[in-house]
Amino acid sequence: MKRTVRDKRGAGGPATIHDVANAAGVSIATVSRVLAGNYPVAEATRVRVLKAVTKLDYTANVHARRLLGVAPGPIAVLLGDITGPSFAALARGVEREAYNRERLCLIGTTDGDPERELALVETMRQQQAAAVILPGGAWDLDEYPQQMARYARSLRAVGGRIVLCGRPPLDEPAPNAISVRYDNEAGAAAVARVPLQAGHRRFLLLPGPAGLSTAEERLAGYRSALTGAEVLVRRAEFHREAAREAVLAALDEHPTGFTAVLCGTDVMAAGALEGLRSRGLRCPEDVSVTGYDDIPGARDMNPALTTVRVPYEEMGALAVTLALAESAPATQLLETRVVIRDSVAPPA
Amino acid sequence: MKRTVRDKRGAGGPATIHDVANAAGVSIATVSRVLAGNYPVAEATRVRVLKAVTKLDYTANVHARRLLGVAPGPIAVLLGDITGPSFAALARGVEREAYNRERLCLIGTTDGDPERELALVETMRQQQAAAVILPGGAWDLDEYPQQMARYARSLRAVGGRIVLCGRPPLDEPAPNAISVRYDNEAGAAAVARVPLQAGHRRFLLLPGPAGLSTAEERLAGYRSALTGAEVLVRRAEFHREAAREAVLAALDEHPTGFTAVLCGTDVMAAGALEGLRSRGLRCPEDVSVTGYDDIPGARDMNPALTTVRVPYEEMGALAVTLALAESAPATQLLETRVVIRDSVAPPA
DNA sequence: AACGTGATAGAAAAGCTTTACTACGGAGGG
DNA sequence: CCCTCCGTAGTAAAGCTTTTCTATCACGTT
Repeated sequence: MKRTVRDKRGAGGPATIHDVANAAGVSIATVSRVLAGNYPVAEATRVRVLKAVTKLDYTANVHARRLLGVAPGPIAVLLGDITGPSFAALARGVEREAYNRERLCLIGTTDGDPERELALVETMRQQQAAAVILPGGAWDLDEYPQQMARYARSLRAVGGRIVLCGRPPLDEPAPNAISVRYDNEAGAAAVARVPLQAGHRRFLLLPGPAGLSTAEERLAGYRSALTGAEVLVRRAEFHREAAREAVLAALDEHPTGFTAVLCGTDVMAAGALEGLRSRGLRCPEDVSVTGYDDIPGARDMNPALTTVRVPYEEMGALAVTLALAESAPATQLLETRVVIRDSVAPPA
Repeated sequence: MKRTVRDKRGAGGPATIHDVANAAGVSIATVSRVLAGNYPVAEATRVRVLKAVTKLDYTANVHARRLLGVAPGPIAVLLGDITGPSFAALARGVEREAYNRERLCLIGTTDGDPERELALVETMRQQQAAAVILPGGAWDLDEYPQQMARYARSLRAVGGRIVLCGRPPLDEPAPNAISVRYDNEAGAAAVARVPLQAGHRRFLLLPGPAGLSTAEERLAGYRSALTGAEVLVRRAEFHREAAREAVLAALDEHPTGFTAVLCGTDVMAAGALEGLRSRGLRCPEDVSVTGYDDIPGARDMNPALTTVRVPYEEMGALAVTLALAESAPATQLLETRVVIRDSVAPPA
């Protein structure tokens, strides 16, 4: 019987397989085999080992296993902001599916900063992530394809995949890049038709910041449904305050220019509603408002918001399913659905 | 010059330090030293190595480093539900601080299931997490201390700490357990005083489920402020629907029993508001309502909700700061603050 | 001229696990 | 009675990095 260097493990780290082997009076190979259960071991030996394992509270060191390529790689998700309800829903889908598949879930937030995103992708490669999931709109349409291709290449070396969620897919698809999207444009067109069919003809559009793919796609959807109608577009960040100020400014410049406001997100709609209210305009009697995303707070707004439901959680789950699948389709499109509440009514 | 087993790294994994050493014509020790910069290396050698590194896109394998104890352990946070706005805020604080300290952030969700929590703590120990952060109320006050002590012990072997966030601290503090809390009771008492001072005397309390520490503490706060007033307590889960039904039931049983509803969370308040509205009761004219947490949607509710602001994000950041500090105080208490909006008015 | 010294670089061990390979005793068959 | 094979268990290598220890060379010193 070989004795290991450290016979009595006192202050030092966790129990190792050596400690268990010593305690049970067997070799480390036998311990490993008992735990794996993939090799015949005499019953008496087995119980002895198992007893030592519980006594020492032993667990195999994941990093050693990972070094051998035995342990599975983690799933990483890079969010703009966990606090955003739609990001959170997506993260939940990712986490749930990762847990089901016994994968660890790594999380990082980029605050919309491309440099930070790059740094995080790099970190995830070091961790040998099996998948890196990138949700949210993409900026800077020029460099974007190269950047994503770079990400994919970087991950390919460690056997990982990159999943674009709600971002434009790569024109020239990398073998390990997957795109999961929802029909942003169709959803926008569908909500736009709600006030349109209620009789509105003059619209204020707050699609979100220029250059962000999500905002552009939603704007395109609004426009396609609203051909012929009078349309006023104002750019504003995806935030409550920005939307409020945009509505106020629009009201100042075109006091009678619109009877309906189509917002790029539900939080923008919240800001728009507040702006309207602060000018004494009631929704939906005076002005109708729609949002996008169907965040949990949408139905508690004043009035309950008519918006577009996006299957964020399903997207997250699907992202990891596809990333881990043997052969995955390079791209997948999910449906959106408009949900009618109380924020749209016929114009006065 | 020693040649490694794998001379041309084709399909196989990422570049190793051996590959770099080969490419630069030096030993692996030299490569390591160039990268670490903690040992003199001739300038010519240095640039040669660096060139090879960029050419091969090399990054040190984290798992090998972790095996040597060189790489720092990750920070883990175990949420009930990422989608909950307060959990999300806390997670954001954790992630931000972890990023600042160049730690990886692991995330897991328990869905309030103790078994799943146990499994996740175990997983995090395997990952040798430097800290495991447990936010949210604690169930089952009987077994709770032992369970937490077990968590702490389990983590101590790998040099990790456990941080209880908004949970009751351990009576007999483990050396590696930290508790970060906010003054739940004082906050509850403070909001309760708002309708009280407005003249209300008959209250409906919906503190949340029995046995959950958060709900119990809030209830205690409500009660302490409301001595002498008429108080009706109804238990309901921390959900919108449960709160709505509870309000409806209370209305049925005691039609004139209360003029103000004090809710355990803001989402419960949303449900309560809907219940009231569905019976034709206006808020705040007929019934006043308060919440707790000050989630982002609170101010967009109808009417904007008077509630208690809890510094969740700061709590998250503080949790990792303390967990990583050399010598941390075992417990820390944060302040809450009531935020007055439009959901409380004098009784009719 | 012999020797110490500083600068630089390589060899090797350690860290923990899995698994292919080797070894050994006993049972069964020729 | 000898050989073979099976059941069981140990040995050692591999996986990748960091760091200690050792080695070499060229100088400067006495």
